[in-house]
Amino acid sequence: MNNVHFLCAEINYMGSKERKTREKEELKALILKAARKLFVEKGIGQTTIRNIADSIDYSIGTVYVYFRDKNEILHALHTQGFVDLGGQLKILFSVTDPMERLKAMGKVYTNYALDYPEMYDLMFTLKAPIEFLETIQKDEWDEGKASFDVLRTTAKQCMDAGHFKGHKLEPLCFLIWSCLHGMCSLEIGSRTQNANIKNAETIVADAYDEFLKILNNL
Amino acid sequence: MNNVHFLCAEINYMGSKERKTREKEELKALILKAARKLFVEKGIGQTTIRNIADSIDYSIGTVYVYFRDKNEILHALHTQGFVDLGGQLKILFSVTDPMERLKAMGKVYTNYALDYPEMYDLMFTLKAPIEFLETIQKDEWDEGKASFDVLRTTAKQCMDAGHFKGHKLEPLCFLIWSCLHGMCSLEIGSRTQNANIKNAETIVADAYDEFLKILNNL
DNA sequence: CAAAGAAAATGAACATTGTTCATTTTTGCA
DNA sequence: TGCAAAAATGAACAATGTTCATTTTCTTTG
Repeated sequence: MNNVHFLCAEINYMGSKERKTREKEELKALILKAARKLFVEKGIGQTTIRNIADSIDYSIGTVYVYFRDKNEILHALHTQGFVDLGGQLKILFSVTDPMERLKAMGKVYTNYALDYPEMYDLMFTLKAPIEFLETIQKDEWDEGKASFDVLRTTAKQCMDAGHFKGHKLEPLCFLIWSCLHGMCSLEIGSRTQNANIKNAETIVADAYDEFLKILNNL
Repeated sequence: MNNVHFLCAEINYMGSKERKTREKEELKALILKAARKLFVEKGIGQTTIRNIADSIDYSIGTVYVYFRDKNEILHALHTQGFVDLGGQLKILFSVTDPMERLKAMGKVYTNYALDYPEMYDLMFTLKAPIEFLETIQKDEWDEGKASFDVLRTTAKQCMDAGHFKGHKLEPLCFLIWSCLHGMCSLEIGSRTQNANIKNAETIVADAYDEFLKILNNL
């Protein structure tokens, strides 16, 4: 192999290499899209790798070429969920009054949870995506961070505006998050339906009203 | 068969029948005890029917003689969990001041959750025990009811004592439950560890303090 | 354009787990 | 002791995640 051939080869190789990379990412995205669709439609527990492969006319093996295991798929969608929800929350920075923004954030959060319960479970309940983080030696969770930052920043502005007197920022943020998460989680997990709660159909909305009343006095 | 024989047979039969019934219930309880031990030790998802059978030196088949499927085992332990936690909560009626009792109940609740995370998941997060309820056409959840009643009764007494002005009992109870559940659920699901929360190690305790401050002003 | 080498895709096969059920073992009673 | 009912058994099946040797497709080169 002389220099000229070597260079040509290099150039061609690089060009197709980039196209290949793009094609690989497209297929990876296709798998994720199919997985997400099935998860939302029939539930994560009811969706198999075979289902996913079938739905895009690829073989089981191909899925494993692009993802090391099911947990990696779950983790990728976990990330997607945070990008989605985080994006919706960030838009609310257009609301200048931090208290109003905080209330709007709560509404967006609970709406997302109740509209996409499987995605919500994946993001905040299931162990799988967290276990995946552990297998790749990563103990951070960038997208979760970003969403919590949005809450923290807003709560901080509320404090600067004179609210939340006598409270500590970080624990109060976690408490607010816990309130919202708790309502959504119990609702999604069907714990409101059978616990003899009156007006179970509207309990989340009703409790959110109580939440707002309390917030208004903090 | 004459009358005398018939009577003797009846008497003997009834005696051994009762003993049999008792023995069956003992084995059922033994299976549950073994299952619970394994669940607590290595997690529900990591425990198989074979594990359970092995640990009490019975065969797989025997487990299925006593329980129709894994969900029935999960449901039985779900019930046990509520009996346990409900019992701990009921003891607190010895605290006469309802506000103090309410705070103590929250402490007992979160302690239970963090001490027995697998049991807590079973009681408040996992779908399996709820799915079992559906398969047997039962949409009630007696033990959950009882525990919520304890909360409702206490909150009602708080109201009668002049607290929670302007709030509605039922939604407020659910909100309080959601706060506690949210904190426990996020902690158990490792959502506090990787979300860039400051002092993640103490965040539940710290947030519980904020919760108490808010409660004191309601 | 054809051949060779690289990359991608495949699906048969395996391990695990929940579950079933025909068979075996044990038990209670005459 | 022998028989019938009850209890226990574990082999076998189905579903699912996963692996990997093989096949197919693509890219490069002469």
